[in-house]
Amino acid sequence: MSRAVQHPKKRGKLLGIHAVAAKARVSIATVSRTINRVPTVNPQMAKRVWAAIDELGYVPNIQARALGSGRSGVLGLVISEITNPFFPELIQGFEDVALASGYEILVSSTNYDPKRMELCIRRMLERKVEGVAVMTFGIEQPLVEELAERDVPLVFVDAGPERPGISLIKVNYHHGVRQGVQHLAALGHRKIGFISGPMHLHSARSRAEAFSLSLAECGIKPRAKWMLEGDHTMEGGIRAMEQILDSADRPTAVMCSNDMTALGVLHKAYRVGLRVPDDLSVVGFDDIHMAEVMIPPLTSIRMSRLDLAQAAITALRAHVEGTGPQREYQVDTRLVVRESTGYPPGAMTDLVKNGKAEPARRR
Amino acid sequence: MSRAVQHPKKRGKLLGIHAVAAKARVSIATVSRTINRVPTVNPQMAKRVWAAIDELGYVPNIQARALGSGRSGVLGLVISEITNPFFPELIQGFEDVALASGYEILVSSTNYDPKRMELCIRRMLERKVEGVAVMTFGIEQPLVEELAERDVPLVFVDAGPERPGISLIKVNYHHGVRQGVQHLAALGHRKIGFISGPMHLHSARSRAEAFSLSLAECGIKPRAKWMLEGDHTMEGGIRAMEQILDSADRPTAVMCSNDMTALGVLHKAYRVGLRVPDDLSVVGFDDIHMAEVMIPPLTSIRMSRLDLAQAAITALRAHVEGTGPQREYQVDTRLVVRESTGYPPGAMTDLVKNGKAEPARRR
DNA sequence: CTGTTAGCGCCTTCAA
DNA sequence: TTGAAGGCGCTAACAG
Repeated sequence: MSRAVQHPKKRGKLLGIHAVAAKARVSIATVSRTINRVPTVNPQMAKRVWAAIDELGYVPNIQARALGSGRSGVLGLVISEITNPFFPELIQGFEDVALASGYEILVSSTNYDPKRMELCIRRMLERKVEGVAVMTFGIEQPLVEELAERDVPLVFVDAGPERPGISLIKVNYHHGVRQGVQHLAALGHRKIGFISGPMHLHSARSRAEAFSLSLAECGIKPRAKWMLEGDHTMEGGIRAMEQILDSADRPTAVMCSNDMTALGVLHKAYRVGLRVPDDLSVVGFDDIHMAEVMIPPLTSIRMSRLDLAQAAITALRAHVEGTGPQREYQVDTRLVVRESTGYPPGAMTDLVKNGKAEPARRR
Repeated sequence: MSRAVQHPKKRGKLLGIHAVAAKARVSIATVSRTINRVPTVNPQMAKRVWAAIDELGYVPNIQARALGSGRSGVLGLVISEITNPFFPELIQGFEDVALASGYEILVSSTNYDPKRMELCIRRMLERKVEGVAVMTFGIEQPLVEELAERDVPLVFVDAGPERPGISLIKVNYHHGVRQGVQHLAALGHRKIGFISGPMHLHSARSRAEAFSLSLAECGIKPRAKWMLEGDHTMEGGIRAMEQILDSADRPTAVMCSNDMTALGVLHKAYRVGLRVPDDLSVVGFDDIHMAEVMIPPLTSIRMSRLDLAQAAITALRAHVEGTGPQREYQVDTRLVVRESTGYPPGAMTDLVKNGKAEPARRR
């Protein structure tokens, strides 16, 4: 018996499934079935139901649905920083793919802050997400504990704990990075530096390792002093570039762990009057949309956001829907050559450089 | 009598408010009160409850809470395009302010696509948001109809329908734009162009009008041929710049309706060998974070994302919480001078400018 | 194939 | 101040 509890939001006519049922002269169960496209509903009734729905402008209450069904239909996406353009592009892809798979997404960023990370986790838990993609390029231990313990399927990039319910997206950094290094080597560069991401991130280390490996493949000896640690921000790129400028023996080309870092490098180079690519070649990583309009347009190693998103959601769905989840999924990278890379300085003239690697004369 | 309905997610021990209540030896009502910080709970019991909560790692189910209380605690944010860096910065601010006010946010982007817009609306409705901030800088009629009809408080930027429940954030474009124009005029520019946003957006028109007005204030006659229509994207900036380059009598300075447009202009200028600011001064709008590292660093008119977010949430809260909602809220803009603006060509020398673009290579 | 009904997990009134 | 109990809007057994 109703006690006429007046809920704050309830004003006048209440627009629930009951109203629809009444208008269509069917039971609420039939309305529910119609909405959820259960095939066994009489087309006649279905039509009446849809008509009623649309006359009343009925919109199902998703929270109630989630409660009743025990399924939220939401996939979480944890990123590190929304203001880094790479992530909005990722979000876009993730959302598109999720939508196409009938899921909604819940995005939360950690901002590299443990407190925010706590919040992220809590949100995912409170909203009962069915799985979460951790795209911070780190392992995020607390996240693993809290979520994995509760059997929330997880997918990480590059590396993650070996546990049931956890999948990995293995990015083939080596492919793109090798192309990049070979590209530089072919232009005549022998003195190539690398500005990494924060080395406590496994993914950042992977990129750095791919670089060292590629260098070795080209017969170039890596120099520790040219391996700088950045932090995947423009400011980090600027700082790293300052270090490069301070050293006596400078590299003729720099590869960066992401495009924001490259942007910082480009900026600093501009500041001190170094021309890119004439005085210094720069290679980015990610190939964000903006790389194309940087000055000069940035040669970058492309990691497809859509591929990442696709892999992540495929992995999550496999767990959620129980369709043969795999431990690993592959994503490739590839070089996109633009104009921030060119011959090393001196390659075009007879200028004798120092005793170090003599740039192969080309053209 | 339980019919032992086995929900898909329920595995073994179920972790609900009941478990906490049992462990703390109180009723679920007391647990609920404790969680919601109702002051009348016995501190003793409260302590027991909190202890139980954290021993069990209990996390309330937010959807159930929303259902029961009739309040979702969610504010919607509709943006046009997440890949435009302005918006992530806005989202950041919006989220911070919302969180501080005890709300969560639900972001959805229209991508300038009516279909996506439909989706946006539906999402907001399904999730029962308590208010939505429409930051697309457009009026978005369907949104108004669907949401306002259902008494969802709305806040628009610059302009919106006159209705109860709808507030406006009035951005004082004129202030910043005037500063920009005065700045250019002070440098000696008399031939100043403007690349607007899509003119069907009221906000874009407002900016263009602020420009024309400011020009007049400085005693400069506006020239229709230098008023180009862009679309707030880099590509649009590039296209507009192409038009400028094609014309015989070119402006010596260009003001843009947003920073992405300016980025396109910078890019195109670079492409054709035009030096900024030596050959052309460029002023942006928004002052996104990246403006600082553009090449050259972009002089821009700052519109604070935090101010916008603050105003939007203040407005929404006033409606939701019924604390004297106002029709309008103010946000100011101001010029930030960097290095993309300088004296017009010829100002420092007696050089006679030729008709074509003289690709004087920088440095 | 349709209707009835018992929850989903929480909030909140009401009585104690 | 606490506990008992009835919804919130929807889903999903179960019976018809």
